[in-house]
Amino acid sequence: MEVNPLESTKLANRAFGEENRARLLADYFSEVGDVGPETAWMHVYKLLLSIDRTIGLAHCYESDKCQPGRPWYARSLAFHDWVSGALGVAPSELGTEIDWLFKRASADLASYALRAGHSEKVRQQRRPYQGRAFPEPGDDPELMSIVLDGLRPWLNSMPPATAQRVLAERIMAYLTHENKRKNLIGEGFEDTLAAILRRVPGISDAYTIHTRAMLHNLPGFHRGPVNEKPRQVDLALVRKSDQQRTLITAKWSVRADREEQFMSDFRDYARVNFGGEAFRYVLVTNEFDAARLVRACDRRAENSLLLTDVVHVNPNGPKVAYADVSPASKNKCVDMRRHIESRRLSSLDDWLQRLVSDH
DNA sequence: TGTACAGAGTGCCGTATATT
DNA sequence: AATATACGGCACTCTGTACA
Repeated sequence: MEVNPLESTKLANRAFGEENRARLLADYFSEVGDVGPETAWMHVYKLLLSIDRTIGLAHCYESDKCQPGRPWYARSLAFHDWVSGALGVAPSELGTEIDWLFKRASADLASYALRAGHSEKVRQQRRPYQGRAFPEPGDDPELMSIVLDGLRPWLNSMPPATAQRVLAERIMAYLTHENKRKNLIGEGFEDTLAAILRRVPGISDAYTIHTRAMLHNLPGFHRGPVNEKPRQVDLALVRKSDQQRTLITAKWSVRADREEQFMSDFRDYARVNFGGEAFRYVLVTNEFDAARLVRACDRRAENSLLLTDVVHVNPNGPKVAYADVSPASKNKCVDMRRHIESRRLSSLDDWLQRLVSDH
């Protein structure tokens, strides 16, 4: 396929886009090689787990509920402790081990922005005002006075204006980039799972792996009414031996207002499923809230369970978080434990192993 | 080339529920 | 009944993509 140079630079500018994510994941996994089912969760966390800056701990719940003194602070501490241990690093070093994908994409974004800031176009735009000491992009006197006033006793000279500008830009990038994380984690989670599925020995031999495939391009689904928008599936596996289909919805977290999607998506899928074969419908998630996990496990469509499998990146996380049970959440916690013991709520490890052995 | 749109996660914050 | 905790709706920020 021909790629014209203009087009390819444009694509390269989408730091969080599909192409760059794929490039970054290929880069990460080139050092890893094959992925054993039991290590899959570590790669998910190294790539995607992040530190909640407001508390300095691994992020496992909405930040307002994680503040010191609130119930999820204790759970965040417990999770942080467990996950550092499991990844073999000191709690103080966890931050450097995780969040790989975002750190890399974010660095790419910054360098694209830097390049754009020094482009010929920018020079042209500023040309009419040359020589009039117009503010440079990134100048932020208020921010700099906070920094410099705070450090005044230890400074023996004033940093030059360019150094101040660079510092201000870095601080602003640090603050604003955080908001972009969610844009990466959505499809990034799907891509990460797909990358792992492709590298677990036995799986790609036995299944065709589709990311964000159009539903009607998967075997056994037809296109649906013309006036209806064609449906996409986060992730799908088609077993080569008998064309058994597994539709996967990947959600890093599951908020209540998104839970409804499970049912509506399922109905949309079922409506265009032809032939007698049932498809499998699987949730893969990193949700930590026991109630949300239990609801996903128990949810029914007509007379049977809606989700064939509910898979958690590593259920030990929520288990550890809920180790000291506050009275208010005791029941939910018991239910969650029951689902984990019975494997209704299974680990990524278990699920991958079952895929290998079920081929 | 610019604009609208859909879709992601989740922060904010009022309300409901559970426990004492 | 009072208090602590959980739930849940809305809105926000930001992205990539489709379309005019």
